[in-house]
Amino acid sequence: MVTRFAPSPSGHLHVGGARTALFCWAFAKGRGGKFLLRIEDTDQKRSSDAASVGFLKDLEWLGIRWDEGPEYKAPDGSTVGGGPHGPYFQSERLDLYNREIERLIAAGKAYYAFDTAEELDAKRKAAQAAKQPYRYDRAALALSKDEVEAKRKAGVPAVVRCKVPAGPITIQDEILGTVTLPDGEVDDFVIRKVDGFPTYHFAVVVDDEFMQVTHVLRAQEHFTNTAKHMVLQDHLGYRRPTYGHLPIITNPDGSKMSKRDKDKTLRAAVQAKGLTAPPAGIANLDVAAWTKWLGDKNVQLDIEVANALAAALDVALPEINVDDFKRSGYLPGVLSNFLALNGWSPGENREKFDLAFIREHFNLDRVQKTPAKFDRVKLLAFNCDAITALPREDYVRLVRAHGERYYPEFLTKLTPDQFRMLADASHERSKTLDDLYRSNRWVVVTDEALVWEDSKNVKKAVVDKSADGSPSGLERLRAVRPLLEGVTDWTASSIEAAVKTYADAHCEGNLGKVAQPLRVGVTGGTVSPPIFDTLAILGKASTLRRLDRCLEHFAR
RNA sequence: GGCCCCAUCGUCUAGCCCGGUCUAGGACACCUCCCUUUCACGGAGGUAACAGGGGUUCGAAUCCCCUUGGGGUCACCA
Repeated sequence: MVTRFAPSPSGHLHVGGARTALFCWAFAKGRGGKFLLRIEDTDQKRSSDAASVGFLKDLEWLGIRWDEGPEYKAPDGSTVGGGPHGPYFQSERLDLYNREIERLIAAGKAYYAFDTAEELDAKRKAAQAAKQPYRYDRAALALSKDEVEAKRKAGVPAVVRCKVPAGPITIQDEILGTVTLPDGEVDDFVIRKVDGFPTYHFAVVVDDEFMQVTHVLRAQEHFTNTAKHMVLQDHLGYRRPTYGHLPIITNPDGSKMSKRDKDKTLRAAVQAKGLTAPPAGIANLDVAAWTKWLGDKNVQLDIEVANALAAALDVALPEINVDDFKRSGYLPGVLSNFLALNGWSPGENREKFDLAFIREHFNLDRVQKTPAKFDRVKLLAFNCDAITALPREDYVRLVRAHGERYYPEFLTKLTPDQFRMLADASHERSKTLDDLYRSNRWVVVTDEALVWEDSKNVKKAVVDKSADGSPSGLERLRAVRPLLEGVTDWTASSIEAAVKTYADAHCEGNLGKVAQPLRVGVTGGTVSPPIFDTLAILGKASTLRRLDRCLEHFAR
């Protein structure tokens, strides 16, 4: 048994693609088979060398390794891929495709067609205007053999089309069942483009044959393509793999999940802020690029540019690529778990499981036929559970690695001990590996640069007087400051003892009355780890300096 | 629009194939209360679905038909 995942290398690995890969992998590996990876780069416009490397990394990160396919050196030093049926890039297999295409032409099962793209476009539009379904009219078949020869000799650009026999086509699908497409639904489709590259349909069929693929699991959007592939298999004398078409994963609003969603979010943010020029300091985004992007919805920003712009606009981009989820601090095991749950379930109310479980239990019988809406909120809840359940040492290791990659400023600013305290204090309140860094900006801000939020909650904590006439937060701060200054052993417990003394004497033991003003005083906001941890991490000097600045700031 | 597929809480789903055990189960979200030095976590409750209409049957979420709704696809993209 051999399954394959065959993406086109247009950017990073999409979560939908990741789920397909996951299912293909699980299906084969759970049955002692092989999982093969192949890069479908037959579209010269869309492909780039760099793009394909991205998702090798993404797959590996998820824990999905391929038995055959492009070679990849994993971070652990091992090599993934290789194999006897390469090359695994379709652009390197042109000779094979051409050989097979010649066979078809010689057998009269495929033919040259000289229609130009413009001519076909016009016919398509005419058909649409007449409310008729468009089918290729086989104009090229009216040409005599000599005419074709002559045109070929003269170098007239030509495509090759597959001659589709009349009659209905019945598809056997392991998920959808047996489906019959009526006669005439499949027209003579192109199998080789003018640029000499095969189309997807042709390359897929040839490669699945030569790579000995036995089971094709792919997204449902490919379902009707199967008919074309079957025609080709019959023409070429190939065996037929077993097919299973997976339900699509969509956005919560039912729209297709697309890389363009990021651009959409960004355009909306630009509009909302009424920006007329690109924010300064974004590499590769000058006025020209900006104008072009804003003016044409089909133009997409590079990932790096998009991320930079999102940061400048202070908006969160929707995660759609595997790498986005990594960056947002999701655990790979959680992503694969959740992905599997979109379109499949093991039954018995079981919904938390690992990769090994998926490999063990995945089957086509329990695959859903309906599209699944991707619920990021539930994913977040799963990630929270997983992070909380992590042994402390594992969490610290992972959160540090995440920081080294995305928030180096934290690692430079904090001593190992301080970082450890911060991590300990953050573990149980983290839903992602990113949370520590996003919610503790006070750590990296200098004492002199700290600013206080202008919010209701901040005012309530430090400025407002309570109705019973008890002291304001600011007054309490002024009162505890000397006590803090007197703490010689600056640890969370010593600080707590000092503050508790004050609270017992002046707040009826209610620590909150003084904890919250302190929090605001040293972090600028109302949210932070437990206050004594916060102060301990910050250190005595910073704490006192920040309190002084706070007192001064709010005194006005 | 043609063709194809699908239809259980807001969402992911269990149950459907092999009708009764379903006053339809779980999870996320939501609401209420509790815990609490902030946030988050945690604890206890709660609201919430078989798209509609016809059949078949003693009996239908489960089988059949129609309607409605949703999705996919109709490229020299994959």
